[in-house]
Amino acid sequence: MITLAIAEDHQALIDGIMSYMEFEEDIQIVGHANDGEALLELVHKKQPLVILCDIRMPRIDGIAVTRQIIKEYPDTRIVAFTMFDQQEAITQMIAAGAVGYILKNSSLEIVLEAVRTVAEGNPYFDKKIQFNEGNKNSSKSLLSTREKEILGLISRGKTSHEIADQLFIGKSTVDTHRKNMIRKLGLSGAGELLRYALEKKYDF
Amino acid sequence: MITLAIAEDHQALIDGIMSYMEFEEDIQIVGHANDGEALLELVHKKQPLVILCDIRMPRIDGIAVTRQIIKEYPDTRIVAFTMFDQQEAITQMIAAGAVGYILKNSSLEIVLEAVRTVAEGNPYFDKKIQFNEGNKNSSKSLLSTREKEILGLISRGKTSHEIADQLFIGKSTVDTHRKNMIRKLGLSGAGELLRYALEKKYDF
DNA sequence: CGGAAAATCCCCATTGATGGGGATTTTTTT
DNA sequence: AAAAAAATCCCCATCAATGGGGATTTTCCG
Repeated sequence: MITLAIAEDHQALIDGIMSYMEFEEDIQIVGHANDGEALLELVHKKQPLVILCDIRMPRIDGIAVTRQIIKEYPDTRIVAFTMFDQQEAITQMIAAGAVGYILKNSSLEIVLEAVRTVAEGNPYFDKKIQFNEGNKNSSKSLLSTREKEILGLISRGKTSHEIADQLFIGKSTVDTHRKNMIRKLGLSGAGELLRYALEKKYDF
Repeated sequence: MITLAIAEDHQALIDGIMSYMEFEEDIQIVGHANDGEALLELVHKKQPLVILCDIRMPRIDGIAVTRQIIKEYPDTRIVAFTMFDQQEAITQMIAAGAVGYILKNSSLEIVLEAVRTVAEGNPYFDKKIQFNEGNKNSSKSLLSTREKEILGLISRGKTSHEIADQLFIGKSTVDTHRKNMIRKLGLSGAGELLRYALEKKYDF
């Protein structure tokens, strides 16, 4: 029997996973938490074997909470679970002791597969992120310096016009950078780009 | 001499505060941190009297880190420092042990005043937030249930059109709610509203 | 030096969101 | 029951951003 805990700040997603796993005989969901602090408490009480853990959470984030959990219960299998393919975040989660990594847009079938794989003692990494560590250009960031600078300003809620003024460049240039980033990152729309900017604030 | 630490994930803001306080004879900045974990380390090393602490930070957020610091060093004066007037967050920071609260759009003069006030042992609360706890409608949220629901969907990156479809209402209704929220919260633009939604994910 | 990558700028049609109005219906509170 | 608040919808002009082109100039690396 695999004991599983889910830590994720979107309750809707927790509900979905729970109802999906309800009929899996080998998996028992021992609890869920909406933030890192609650997860710590839960782990103290139930000591689950596997934890599905969002990286970005209130109170204590996935990386910090993974470090703490692994320190206390080294045999816990923590699977990082996040929206974006964040190379930095992956590295840090692995360093903290995670043994699996999946993206939130994966099917629940993948999630289930990941849970079973790590429960057996094997690592599990989402196929979609292999290209980022498997091939040659592993260490270089997708975004250029200028793009990161602009993304930083976007994450502070600034519009293209304001960014242009601040950097003494044209609005059209900012728009071009925006478009290039959206294309490079495979996102769609200003909302996702802003989310990405805020969520990815792991690397600087 | 007031020993001060700054915890804030925007380095630019730290730099600004540091250069502003450089010439204040009674204040010594003993360090700064970009996330909650780094702040904990810093506090262990330097034991500052006053801490300016952002609520939303990577690793460990302001509320959780305040709890931990106050547990270890009960005499530390922690001033919460955030972008928005979040009633829930204020309450939780106070509960965690903070003795001051200021908004990031305050002048650095206010910041200085707050640091000196809490250093003397008095609480300091930004005047701009007084109305929220001083008058009659103290406990009720600014936003209605429907507005919060829509804000939740906005924070998941959805557009007005998508939200309208999902809630079986007209796009114009969603737009109206959006506008009302922006007006009520004193924000400007979709970017700030999305930031607010993500940052404010403290109350649910 | 020479080519690749980065950064700069422009046009255009379309979609999304803002801000200013206004209006009706339902629900809640007094 | 009357007043207040919440939720619904509409019009319109304007601004912001997307996605599709294209183009030039710097800057960096081999």
